[in-house]
Amino acid sequence: MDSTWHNTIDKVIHEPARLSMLACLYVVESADFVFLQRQTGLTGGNISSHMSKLEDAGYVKVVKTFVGKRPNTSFQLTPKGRGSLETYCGTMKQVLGDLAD
Amino acid sequence: MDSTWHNTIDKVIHEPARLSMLACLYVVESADFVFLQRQTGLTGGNISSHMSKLEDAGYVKVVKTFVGKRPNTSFQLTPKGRGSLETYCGTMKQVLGDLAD
DNA sequence: CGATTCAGTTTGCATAGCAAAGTATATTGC
DNA sequence: GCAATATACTTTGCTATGCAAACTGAATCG
Repeated sequence: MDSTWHNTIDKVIHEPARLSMLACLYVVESADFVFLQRQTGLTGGNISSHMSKLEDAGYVKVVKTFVGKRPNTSFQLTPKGRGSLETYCGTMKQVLGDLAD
Repeated sequence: MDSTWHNTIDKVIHEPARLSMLACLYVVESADFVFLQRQTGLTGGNISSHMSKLEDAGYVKVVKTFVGKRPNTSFQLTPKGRGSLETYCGTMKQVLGDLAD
């Protein structure tokens, strides 16, 4: 493994709270605000601000609608987000693979 | 995998530059300042400040000596550091294991 | 000696994450 | 019908962080 791999890791993805949300989205394809909040145990504020970052990076698409009369925000991974997550994953697995559990 | 794993990850270790250095130390048992700098491609300033954190956390032991008339600083993982790194590793491998490469 | 190099450390700053407070609408209790 | 609570978020404020650049002190070179 290249010893300078650390320069290549994507900080947007590397943040645990975001990785947590991305891992959810990777599996379920679409999830809404409250679901993610319950699933990850993050506060609403954190979901909100982290999702803005993911949106700015082009990693998630945000869809705002109304369910009944209440607002509903749902998220899904973009192809770009999926690709970047897989790249990140590959790099980290290699790094960690060189170390025992 | 528990969906709130992100609360358990060790931020001291999670930082890529530090993980990079720790990965070196995990393998070689002892390395000096210049070796790590070359190996990781980090600047001297970064090695210095990151190592202070690792030292504060009790993860590395720092030994300052002189080689000839020049100062030489060498580092090695403490048992605590080794343990924490392994825990971190295990958690991350599980998280990443649930995602394809 | 004066300049440069080597081995680190310290400083300055821009960014980041997190909790708490705030906003806006909807619903419930009386 | 209206005050109080709840829901679904967003914004703010603060602290901490990583990084590059500047700095220190000693040693070697010309």
